[in-house]
Amino acid sequence: MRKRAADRQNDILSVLKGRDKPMTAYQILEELQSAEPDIAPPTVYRTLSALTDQGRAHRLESIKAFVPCRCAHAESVPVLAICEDCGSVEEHDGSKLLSKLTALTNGSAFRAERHIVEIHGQCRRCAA
Amino acid sequence: MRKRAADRQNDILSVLKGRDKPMTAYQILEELQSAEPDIAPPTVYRTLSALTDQGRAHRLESIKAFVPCRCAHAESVPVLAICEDCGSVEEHDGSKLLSKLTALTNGSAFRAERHIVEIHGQCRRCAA
DNA sequence: TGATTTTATTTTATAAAATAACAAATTTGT
DNA sequence: ACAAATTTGTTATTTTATAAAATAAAATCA
Repeated sequence: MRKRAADRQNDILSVLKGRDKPMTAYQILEELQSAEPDIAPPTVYRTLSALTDQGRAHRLESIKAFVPCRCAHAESVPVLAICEDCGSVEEHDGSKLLSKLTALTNGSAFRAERHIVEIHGQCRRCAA
Repeated sequence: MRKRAADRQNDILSVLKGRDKPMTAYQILEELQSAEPDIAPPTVYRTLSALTDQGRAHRLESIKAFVPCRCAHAESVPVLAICEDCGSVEEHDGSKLLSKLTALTNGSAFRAERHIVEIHGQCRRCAA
């Protein structure tokens, strides 16, 4: 039996939203497999690519994990703050960084297409 | 025969500096092995961790590769612009982003320790 | 100096993350 | 309905990274 891409995307987004911590691709896979045992890694990765392309999910490059987007999808620069103690992630809108980022690369005529901003540190709870 | 950590670090930094493109850990490994055939992955990863901790090299989280630091090591926010066409990387000093970054996380009292800023796009040559 | 402890490094093996390549099904346009 | 194009699923493999055990160097002290 096959599923349409859009349905898979919604499935995976629900899985992500069902947790307050980021999930790795394989954690998502495991959770999907409890309902559909023979889903394989490529399905998960393909679907996650679609979701991140759409801006409905973000990939945390520095920890190889995924979170659902909790801001406006159209936003240009997602800023993801990752707590190294408890693993929680906050999302902020980094639009205001854009002019300074552009200023940095303008000198070399670099044409920016996508900005990745991640912050490692401690959340309020863990810093206390 | 064993080598001291500091020597290894210098070796690997030379390897990195000998290329104008980022290298993966396994590319570095391969190059080291031509001189010392039985070096293994953990040696490379341990040494790279030390180098990145010291700020003498940077890890490009979004492409799982490494570059030597080409700016001042002490600088607080390295900004790495990665050309998706030719793979080259430019490094900029992102200190000027710091106040805006701090402003973003201040609201939630997040205590930032390390900032990761990567830009994907096209370098001048490839954009032309 | 030489025995002993500590620490760092290497080795072996394996785990985790990601993708290539192919097969099968579905959609789309005629 | 049929052929072409596209999407989805499957199998196998590659790439990236680390755990754990073994070994060697350095440090400590009699």
